[in-house]
Amino acid sequence: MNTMYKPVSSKSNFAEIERDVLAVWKASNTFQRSLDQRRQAPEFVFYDGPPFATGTPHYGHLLAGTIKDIVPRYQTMRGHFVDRRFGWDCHGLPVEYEVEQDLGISGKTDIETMGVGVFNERCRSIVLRYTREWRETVTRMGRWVDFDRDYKTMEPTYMESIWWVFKSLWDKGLIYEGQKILPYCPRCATPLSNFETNQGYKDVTDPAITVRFKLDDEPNAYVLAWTTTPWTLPSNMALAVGSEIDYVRVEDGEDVYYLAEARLASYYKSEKDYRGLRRLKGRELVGRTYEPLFPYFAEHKASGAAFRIVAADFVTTEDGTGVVHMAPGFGEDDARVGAIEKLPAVCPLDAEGKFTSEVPDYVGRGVKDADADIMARLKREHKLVHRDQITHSYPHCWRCDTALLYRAISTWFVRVESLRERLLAANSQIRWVPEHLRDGRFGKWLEGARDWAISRNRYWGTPLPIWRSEDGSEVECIGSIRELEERSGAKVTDLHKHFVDGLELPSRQGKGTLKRIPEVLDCWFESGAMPYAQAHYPFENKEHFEAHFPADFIAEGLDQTRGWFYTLMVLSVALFDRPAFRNVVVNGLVLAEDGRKMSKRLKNYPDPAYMIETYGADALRLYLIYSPVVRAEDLRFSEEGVKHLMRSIVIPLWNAYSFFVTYANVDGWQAGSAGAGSGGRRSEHVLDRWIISSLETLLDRVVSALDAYDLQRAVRPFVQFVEDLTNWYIRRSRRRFWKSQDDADKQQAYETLNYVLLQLSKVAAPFMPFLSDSIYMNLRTPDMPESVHLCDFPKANQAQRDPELEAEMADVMTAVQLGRTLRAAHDLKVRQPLATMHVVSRNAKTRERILVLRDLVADELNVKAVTFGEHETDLATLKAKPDFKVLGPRLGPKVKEAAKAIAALDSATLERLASGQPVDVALSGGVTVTLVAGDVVIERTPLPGMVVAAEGDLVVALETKLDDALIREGLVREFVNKVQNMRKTTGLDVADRIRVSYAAGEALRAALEEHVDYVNAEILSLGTAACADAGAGAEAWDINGHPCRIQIVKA
RNA sequence: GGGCGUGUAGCUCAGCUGGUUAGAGCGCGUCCCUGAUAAGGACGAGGUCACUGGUUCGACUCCAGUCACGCCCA
Repeated sequence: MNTMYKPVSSKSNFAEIERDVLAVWKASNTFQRSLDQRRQAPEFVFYDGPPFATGTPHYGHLLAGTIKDIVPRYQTMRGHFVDRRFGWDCHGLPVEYEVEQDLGISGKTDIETMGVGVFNERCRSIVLRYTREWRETVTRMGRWVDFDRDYKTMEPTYMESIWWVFKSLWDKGLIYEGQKILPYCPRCATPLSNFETNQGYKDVTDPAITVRFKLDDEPNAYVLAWTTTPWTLPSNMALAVGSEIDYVRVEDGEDVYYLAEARLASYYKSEKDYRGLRRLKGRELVGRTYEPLFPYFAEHKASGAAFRIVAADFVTTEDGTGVVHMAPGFGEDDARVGAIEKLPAVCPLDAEGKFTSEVPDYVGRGVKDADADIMARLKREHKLVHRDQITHSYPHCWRCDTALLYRAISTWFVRVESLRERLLAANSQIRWVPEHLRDGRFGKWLEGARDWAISRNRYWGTPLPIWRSEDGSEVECIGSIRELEERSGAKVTDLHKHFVDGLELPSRQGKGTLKRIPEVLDCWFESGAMPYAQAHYPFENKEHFEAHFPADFIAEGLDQTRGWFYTLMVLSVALFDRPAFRNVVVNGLVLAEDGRKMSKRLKNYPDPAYMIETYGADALRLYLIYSPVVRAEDLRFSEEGVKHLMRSIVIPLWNAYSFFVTYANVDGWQAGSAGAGSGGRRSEHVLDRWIISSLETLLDRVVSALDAYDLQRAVRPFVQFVEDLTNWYIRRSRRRFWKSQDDADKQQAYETLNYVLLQLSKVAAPFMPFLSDSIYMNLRTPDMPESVHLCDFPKANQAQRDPELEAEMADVMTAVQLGRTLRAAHDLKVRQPLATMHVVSRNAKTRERILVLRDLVADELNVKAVTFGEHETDLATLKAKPDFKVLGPRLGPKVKEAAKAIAALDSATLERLASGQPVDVALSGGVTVTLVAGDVVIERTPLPGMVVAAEGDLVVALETKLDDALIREGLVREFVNKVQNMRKTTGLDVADRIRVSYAAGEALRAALEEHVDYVNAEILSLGTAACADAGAGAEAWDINGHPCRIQIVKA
């Protein structure tokens, strides 16, 4: 035997096989070659969303990585060039925070003291420290992505493109500076994005106080208002009421109070505690003025701009007094109503949340810190009427845990609101998977899109390229390094803050020099600019980019709806009025098995490395993909689930492959250079034609699912196919591989299985890149590509599809299953041959289908003959019910009555009906319905006392009477079975020849001697002889009640 | 509080444009098989399709509302 297949164990260690494949890929540079051979092909554009490499990858990354691998592999095999550059998100607060921790410093003052340059360089030095781990894990998962040509958001070319994006938006008038109420971390001295804010909600206890505002126009009369932020009271500018809300005026001793009627009971335990109750609507209070609580902003009192009652729609009576204290510098609702009412928006705080000199009594003190003194003072001045505490959910800085403030912040914005219509139009061109995201979550988000705050008062990020004069009247936006060099006269090598802040531009209007504003960009702006920045567009790659934008495909998690998906869209629409991607697969969250989030602290999930090394990356990939998580639903990750997947796909597939290799090596079978693997030679064998037809059907299904980006649906048909292949095709064909004659039938069996396995390895290649390649590399002939990943994706060969044959086989399987049921029910083991099986169906088509494969049925069920008949009433009674889909529309409300009448029809009538004669059924009211065969569904119930089973339109009966010949054959089969057991337990190879001696009684011996040739052939024996004593090594068996001692020896 | 999604057997999930006995796999029980063995087969138990109402001859499916969970937003 010359070139054999590399032997394959059915007990392989998959992780080890995968590592071997990985080594081959590395040595052969397979990824690069898969790209190179498509270099001239049409491009399929993929964008990789950049992860923050501040930690190591978790299952969410593995999942997204798998999706990002499957689609590009598939498209490559379909004949596209798919460039895949890995990206790293380098900037932003998480990095800064880590550096602060490392250096033991905290806050802006510390950073500026040590120097922004030192700080930023430190950030630069740590940001890529986990890239090695990432690369290892991503590679081990089988993802092919280019790490050598990766992009990093901190590279000068990347940052320069960001400047170009910014300047383009600037030139389009889409950038403006404004005030916005934003969550703000006083420690970090920066506003936070909404996504950041939501990461840090915690329950905290805050003061909840009620204060009284003295009305100007009524003696001793006060309006009561409630707040949980006493420190905002010095900035109070108005009180808000609901126009239609009912308020009351009550007398309490000398004083008069106004509050919402619905809140009265919260302030007065008993009606006796107040007098003179009078009701009024909120609108009646609007316009009245009051005395400020504090003396600080007296000018606004003088002008009449502030300190008055206004109407606002957000006022409720759920808590407080039904009157809202308004500080337009600190609350979003306050600011919105304040803008309408033209209230002054004072915000007497510095960058670190300390009072400025506008509030001289508390200047320099942190606001939370001042709460107590403010309350004490209000109490002293008899302005505090009630003091309480409230426990509520309040946002904290997700990094440093400081309670956030809401305050007006000078911020740079992108005018997203003006882009809304165009965003929606662009969105409608995108295929979202799952579909509902397009008009649902994402579409709704776009409809409500607000202007995007893009500036951060931080250090490690791309600086906003804005320079302006001291008086703010002259502003210039810079869009490239060259432009900056020309205007500043300096050589520019890096765009980070500590390089560009020192550069000054001469004024064009004679206003001295222009200096850069201090802010840096939100890092979401950077990742949203990725399509342009990774290509250093438009400074390089201009033509290529413009010909290949937008991306054909991206994939990220559901959490990116407001993140990357959104920022990509905003920028691409602003720049080019197009979406940035055409197809997007959105994955859901990977949760721990207990349904909670995966938590390192709780250790409620298995370590990814352990999973990969125990079950293999391919199994893990399939498990993740073949789940609802690829449709943006949650997945509860479970080790059991991965095992299950091993059992349903990986192991049976591997066993089929191992089976093939084992026997091909035994027979010295090799694929011929021509035809083999191409399916070119058409086998006559029905099983071969059937499995090949099934394979082509599988191809069709996988292609249609993958073309729709439906990964879960793409995996589903594999399960059925692998089941058919192992449990039917191979099991039914085993004999063809074993048999000793080397005839055409055996050749066809090998060729078919070889072809099926090769094709299957190609279809499976995108999903399970390791094992498929391991199979492929062993089976391929020298004229085929070296790796399965260098192959074309197989196209379904329609000529080899035979739907009729597939239907035939399905009927046969049903007949066999019925036969098995009967044997089990009557305690007739399959090794006992039976004389006859009767297959009865009035459906001629069904009969014909099974007739074609009668030998197969006979063999599978071990019966000597299969007969066919059409008179089902011999074996079963018939019952019918309406086919509601047919009769429902025709009969309408009468269908119920008809159902009863149809159920009452007897077997004879139904048989008449089924044979084509119409049957009349009388309903109430003299109505008669004429039924034809298609109007009803007939169900069969086996007649009692018979060995009969029925399913669908098929009835099967077995003759259970045994004659002597059958009994003798049964003995022989039983004997063979015992010897096979012995071969196996003795550890003989499948091809080893043996000699057998046995000691048995007369009946058994006669049977064996009658069938000795059959026996020898089955057990690969060179001689099977009876003897008086089978010897010391003999094993005792019970052969259907006949004692027997058997000894086998290797020949 | 708003938006989106999810809720089907003990578990993981299918269920097309509404058609009357709601499926699969795992798990469980009984039995069989043992050269596919980290298997395989037969049979069985297990479901008020989250709940309530509506539309319809007919609702897991369509509509309205409620509840629970998740994500996002406030």
